[in-house]
Amino acid sequence: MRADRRDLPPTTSNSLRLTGTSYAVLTLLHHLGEATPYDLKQALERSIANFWPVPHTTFYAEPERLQQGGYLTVRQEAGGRKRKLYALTPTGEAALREWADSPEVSRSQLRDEGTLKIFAGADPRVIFTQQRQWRAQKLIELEGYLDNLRDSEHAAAIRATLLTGIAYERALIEMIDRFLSEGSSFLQDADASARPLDAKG
Amino acid sequence: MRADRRDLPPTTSNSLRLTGTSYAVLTLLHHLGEATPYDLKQALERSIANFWPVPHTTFYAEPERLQQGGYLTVRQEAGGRKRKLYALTPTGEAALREWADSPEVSRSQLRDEGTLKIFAGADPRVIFTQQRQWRAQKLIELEGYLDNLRDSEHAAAIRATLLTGIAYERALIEMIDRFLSEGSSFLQDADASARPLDAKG
DNA sequence: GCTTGATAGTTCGTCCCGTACTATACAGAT
DNA sequence: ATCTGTATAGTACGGGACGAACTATCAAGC
Repeated sequence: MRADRRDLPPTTSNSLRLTGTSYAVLTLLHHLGEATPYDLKQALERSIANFWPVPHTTFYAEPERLQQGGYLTVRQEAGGRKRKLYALTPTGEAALREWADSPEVSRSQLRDEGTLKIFAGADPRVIFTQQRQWRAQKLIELEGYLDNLRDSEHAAAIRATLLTGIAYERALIEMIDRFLSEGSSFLQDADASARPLDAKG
Repeated sequence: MRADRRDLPPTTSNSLRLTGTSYAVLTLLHHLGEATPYDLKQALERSIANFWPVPHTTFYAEPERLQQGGYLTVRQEAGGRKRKLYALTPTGEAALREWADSPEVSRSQLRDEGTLKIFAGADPRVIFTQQRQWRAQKLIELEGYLDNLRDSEHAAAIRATLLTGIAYERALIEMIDRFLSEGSSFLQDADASARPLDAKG
């Protein structure tokens, strides 16, 4: 009989698991200095939300967790909304650096209800038309953030993130336009789309 | 004083919420007829996994839920692994059709730790190089599924899904290659990337 | 009949998300 | 001064989703 996980010693109190979302919070705090959950939410929307969506409620729960793990400090306003102001501790700073400096990343993943509907038999043109609109809209939004980006110590990283998002949206809009002009041949004839690209790496 | 949600009548017993993952399961069963959780997992990997990832454990839990809601039937093998075989009920079939036929879809969303690291200051070249490899690999995988796709009632939808995945990966590989050959100008100079595209719709 | 690797299924804890809700601030109307 | 609407800010909570770790079955080759 093999050892059961319940035979293992209990995990020590402050070893909480750091997820991608944890690092998103740590990075935002690194950029902003001391900040409230609401500040974090705002900053995320203007930078990494396109590649790492975080619902606003998480910005209230997650810093709490991180603070309990010793990665953040808190202090609370006396009056008014009694907002909580979080900031990185040296531990938090170190954890962030260690993660950011290691080259391993988990695989990119996509969640796209439109393609799920195509899989279920929906008309691809309807889905793609909708998506083109959203992507064009998002593209404008990201370009706006880029134009309003102010110089700071971290502007280069934010800029790189925004440029990546812009390139991503453009690439997909191009792809959609190609499909929409090809019409239904996309669906009927697999060989109609030439394959000049394929894998090099 | 406003009405509290606890004043509302309790939700009826079989109104369970159908999520995207629920519809993925329903669609797979529609394609496969009667199937085990393992069958579902396999079929997903060869079709929609690229746009709607589902961990294998979900294929054991989710059909159970759906069956309790009256969307599926179950029967269990007598001996051996006692596998459970699920199939759509008319209710399930109807729910699937209703969903697939309505044009509304939630927004596509991406979860990409690589870009999160770029946001945290990592070198984009390292990240993009890694991603190019994965995408090239995925492209080959998807092309393999397409080549081995057998004719069936539902082949057109599966084909459309695979072609969408292939076009998606190609578009992003092109984008990455463009970046990698441009070198660091991407990072230094926002105007270096011309903008012939932008929003039409 | 044993070993090995592929196939198949389960348990569990926690993360994470969305919905709905509450509360505060402030500007303009009355 | 108070009311009303809107933007800003924060909270509660239930349950879906996820992934690590594990167990079990089967088929093939020796």
